[in-house]
Amino acid sequence: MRKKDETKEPRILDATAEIILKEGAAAVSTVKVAKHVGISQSNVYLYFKDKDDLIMSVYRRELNKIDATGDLELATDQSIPVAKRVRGYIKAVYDFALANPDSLTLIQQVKFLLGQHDTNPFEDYPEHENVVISVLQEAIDAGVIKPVPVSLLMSMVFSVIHTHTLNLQKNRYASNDYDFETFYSLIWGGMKQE
Amino acid sequence: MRKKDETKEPRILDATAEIILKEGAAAVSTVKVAKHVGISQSNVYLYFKDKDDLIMSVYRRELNKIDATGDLELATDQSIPVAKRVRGYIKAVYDFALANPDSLTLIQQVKFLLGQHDTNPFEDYPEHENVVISVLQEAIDAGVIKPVPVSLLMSMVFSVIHTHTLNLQKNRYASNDYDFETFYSLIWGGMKQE
DNA sequence: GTTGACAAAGATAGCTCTATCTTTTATGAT
DNA sequence: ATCATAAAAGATAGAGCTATCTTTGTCAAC
Repeated sequence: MRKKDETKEPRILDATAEIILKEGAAAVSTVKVAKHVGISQSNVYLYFKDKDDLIMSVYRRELNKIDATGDLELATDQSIPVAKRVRGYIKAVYDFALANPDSLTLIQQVKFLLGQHDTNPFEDYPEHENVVISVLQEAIDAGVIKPVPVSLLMSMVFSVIHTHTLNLQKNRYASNDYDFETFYSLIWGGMKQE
Repeated sequence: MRKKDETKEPRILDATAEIILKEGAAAVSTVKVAKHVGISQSNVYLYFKDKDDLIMSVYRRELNKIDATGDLELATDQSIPVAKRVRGYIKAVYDFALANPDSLTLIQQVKFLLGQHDTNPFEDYPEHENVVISVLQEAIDAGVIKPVPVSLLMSMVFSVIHTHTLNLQKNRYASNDYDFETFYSLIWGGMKQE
């Protein structure tokens, strides 16, 4: 009984992620991925059911990275004032984005490609999003932040921080030109209830 | 000498836009577009040089719609205080987005698809963006808004308003549940210098 | 070593697509 | 009515891709 190469699956995912970042999610093909890894094209199908599975696996891996950081945990601690927990959430996204500069881009790319499908495959992975949604909703109910749709708040956080990491990658400015407080005040200043 | 059908080019663009909205920009093909319009596939090439030209034309048409609204003009009026001009810019984006619910999605989709190309084709169409950038930069210089990268401010405006229009399309809430002041205070509260 | 089982490569059917070249059709001008 | 011209359709070459089926290779157990 022959064993599977344990390093191969992550290498396939790495190659796929690289193609997504360089050429966009639509440009992914099993041919390119295999060539990139140095294996046969059909070999990919031994590790992933089909192309969608491959791309969704890249997506899930990035989501798991977010969960694994665990910085979100203090956002759930009910003994902390809700405003501080919102700050904890924003800080967690910020830290994660800086530590994993490509993650948000990958997530966005895959969502963009597959989010148009008839059956949205993302409804199934809202675990950590639930935490975020409930904290923000709680803050709204407590009158701490403005009563606006939570989806709006989340996309604001996401876009500000993601744009910042993209700017860093493009060397539009140095990483120490702006710190967390800059972005936090930009986001919090908007959402906080006066 | 036979004349070209004047309605055909816009109909081709309409079909392309529809496909982008329904299936994503990556799903556009001349075959699908032609079938959608009810013409032969090769006929598309009489109106557009190649597929990229077709997709970029959809993009340019949406940009032109923005320019055509002209609401941005009051943002350039130097006699108005800069804070009011920033508000004018945000209002212009808001009004435009509500009047053209698909425009921002189309622009985003095309940017996402072609923005990964080696040669970025978007550098050539920054006309109205220049206006926006200079107003925001002016506001920063005047100490009216926080000294953060202008790209960050723009993506914040874009994402908040775009998310709102998407929420409306998905019927997540009614259009009169929130008004412009809601979103303006969300954005302005963040960027304004205390 | 032989063998069984499975990994990996190879090969291929069948599809979609782009862009061009060729043929047909429609229309404005004479 | 004829003709020139360009629009439109038709046909096709050539490429890339997916997913499956077949063959080969490799390793572990005995």
